[in-house]
Amino acid sequence: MSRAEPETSPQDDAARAAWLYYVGGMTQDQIAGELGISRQRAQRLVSRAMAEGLIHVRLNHRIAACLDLETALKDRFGLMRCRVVPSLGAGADPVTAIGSAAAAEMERFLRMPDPLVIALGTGRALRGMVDALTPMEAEQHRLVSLIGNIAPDGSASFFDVVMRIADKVRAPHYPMPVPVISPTPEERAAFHALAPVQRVVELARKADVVVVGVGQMSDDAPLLADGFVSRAELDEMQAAGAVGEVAGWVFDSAGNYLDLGTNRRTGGVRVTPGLDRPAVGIAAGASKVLAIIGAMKSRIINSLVTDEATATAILNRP
Amino acid sequence: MSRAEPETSPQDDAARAAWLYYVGGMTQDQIAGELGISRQRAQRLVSRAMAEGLIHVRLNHRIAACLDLETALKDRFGLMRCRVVPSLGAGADPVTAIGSAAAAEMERFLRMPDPLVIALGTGRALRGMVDALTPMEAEQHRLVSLIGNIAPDGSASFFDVVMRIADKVRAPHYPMPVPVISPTPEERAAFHALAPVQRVVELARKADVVVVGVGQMSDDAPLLADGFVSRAELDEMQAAGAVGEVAGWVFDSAGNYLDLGTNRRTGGVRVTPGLDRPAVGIAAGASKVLAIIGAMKSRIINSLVTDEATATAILNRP
DNA sequence: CCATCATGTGAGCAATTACCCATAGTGCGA
DNA sequence: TCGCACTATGGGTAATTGCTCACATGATGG
Repeated sequence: MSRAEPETSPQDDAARAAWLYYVGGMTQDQIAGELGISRQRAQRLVSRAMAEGLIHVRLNHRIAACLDLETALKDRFGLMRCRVVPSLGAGADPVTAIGSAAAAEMERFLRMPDPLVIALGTGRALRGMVDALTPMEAEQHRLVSLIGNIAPDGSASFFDVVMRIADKVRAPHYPMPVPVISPTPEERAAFHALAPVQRVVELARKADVVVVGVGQMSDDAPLLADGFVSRAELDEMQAAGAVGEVAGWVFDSAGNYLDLGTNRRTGGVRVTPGLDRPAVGIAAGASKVLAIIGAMKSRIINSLVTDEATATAILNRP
Repeated sequence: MSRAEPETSPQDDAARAAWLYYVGGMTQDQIAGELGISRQRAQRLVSRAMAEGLIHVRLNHRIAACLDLETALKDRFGLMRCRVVPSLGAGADPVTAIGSAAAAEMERFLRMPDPLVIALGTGRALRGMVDALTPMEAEQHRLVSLIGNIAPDGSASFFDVVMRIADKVRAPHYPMPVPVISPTPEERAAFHALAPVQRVVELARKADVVVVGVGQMSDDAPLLADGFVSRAELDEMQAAGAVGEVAGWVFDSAGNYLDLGTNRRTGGVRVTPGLDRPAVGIAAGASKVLAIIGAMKSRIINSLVTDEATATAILNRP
């Protein structure tokens, strides 16, 4: 290149191209001309900006059908808040659909000027939320994990939801330094006897806001897929009526926590049913319907973000 | 149609199609299949959603070059805040580029929980801001116009910026019930002697936040184009050193208000230089450079939203 | 009752975009 | 220094999209 422009990072270029494309409404050809690059390069920059999440798209319209479902769900389960987004059709992953709505809900809390303690679960739904979250300054809040960050295989896949959010919003965060599920109740107790653990547990207990996914306990249970429960344990809990879990704590169709199986060894903090503070469930998908109903019945969660198909299925249950 | 679905409004359909397209990443063909409509109709729905502003696109990346310009402007003029967005290239209207950034700045204030009085000017830049504004509930704030809403030809084009914002955010608003520019100083005084006018004026004076456009006084002056000053008056003020105006009040290159021409007959409230509260100027374009510099010098505005080209031009002035 | 206008619809086509592939650079280790 | 692997680039091409036109449908008004 003959141009001796000040060096720009490739992400800068991507952002600039995306700006011209989305805000300026220019064609990729025009962008190429403007930036003095080839048409193909312009295309790559735009698509890269999209892939890296530099571009956020938000829909400013409440579709009537979804509003109706929200009202119906609020009435039926006495929810504090409810958000229903359109489904993305049969083939698509229902979790991606609710990501941006969940992010908007989360941002509501993050924008509050008074310091909050926000307790977070894990799961793919929360991951989707993080991806859609707009980076912002929210140093006044504290983010605490409800779930242990010591996985059986040493992976950190669970713990990093809190870390990723904290990273995006520059808030202090408190991982829960215990195994997700201990091999024995005694080991769990030993961890919880430690002062640092107790401090995090106490923080989680007094959280002003709780945001969690809801896992199903059918054969496609996330707990099973992620290796936190064995097939035998799942069978045992299913037989005892387990339909779902929140933050790893298993409950039955009425939303009552069970006193068996992994529930005796789960690290972290269970969400107290009937909190007077917001307890937001982020969940969608046909297999989660019973789990979501259970969690709402006993008010483990008192707010819900879901999609249209799931909302309809929930309301169609007697 | 054989389907007997519950009736949906056309905007609902547009929103749904746009959701599938932008959030779901589906092709318009797939959307057509999903919704049981023709491909063309799907295309129309998506483009309609875009045209009606149902879709908001925002860029989550601060381009380094723009950040540098912001820092430089802040340092040079002692600004409280400064936002520089990439320009959209030579041909494009610089005002559209800054709309979304201005909206983001405005939303910062609107999201504050404590009630604010927000005083607003007019102009194309503010119109662009309104278009990019996300509808929200901000009933706690009061919006007051700095500028009279009685145009010489009876048009309401000036007054409706405040109304449009108020409409979007459901905030009470206070138009300034005086002529934009009265024929004589006496008529102006007569209006300002009225109690209802005094109440609005007082509200505007004590505003916690001021958001205004900045007009140039060169031959393409908005005041001239909109018929608020005559060619002769413009010449007179240019001769006296006028370079710009804020809310209709004309100032010279040092940002000092002039005591002649229309300034003796302008209705509404002039922005006091050197406010300790935010006074945000929204302006971009080569012809506005001197006006913006003047306004910043005397601190008629202490915050700025502009584009890259304008920022560069401002800094290149000695 | 019919003309007229507005609104919406589908078809076809040109413009635009996404993707694939061959090739040229670039850094790294031998 | 020479491969070697890897990434980035531009050309080509198929898919996708935006636009215009002709027509249907229905409301409005003489």
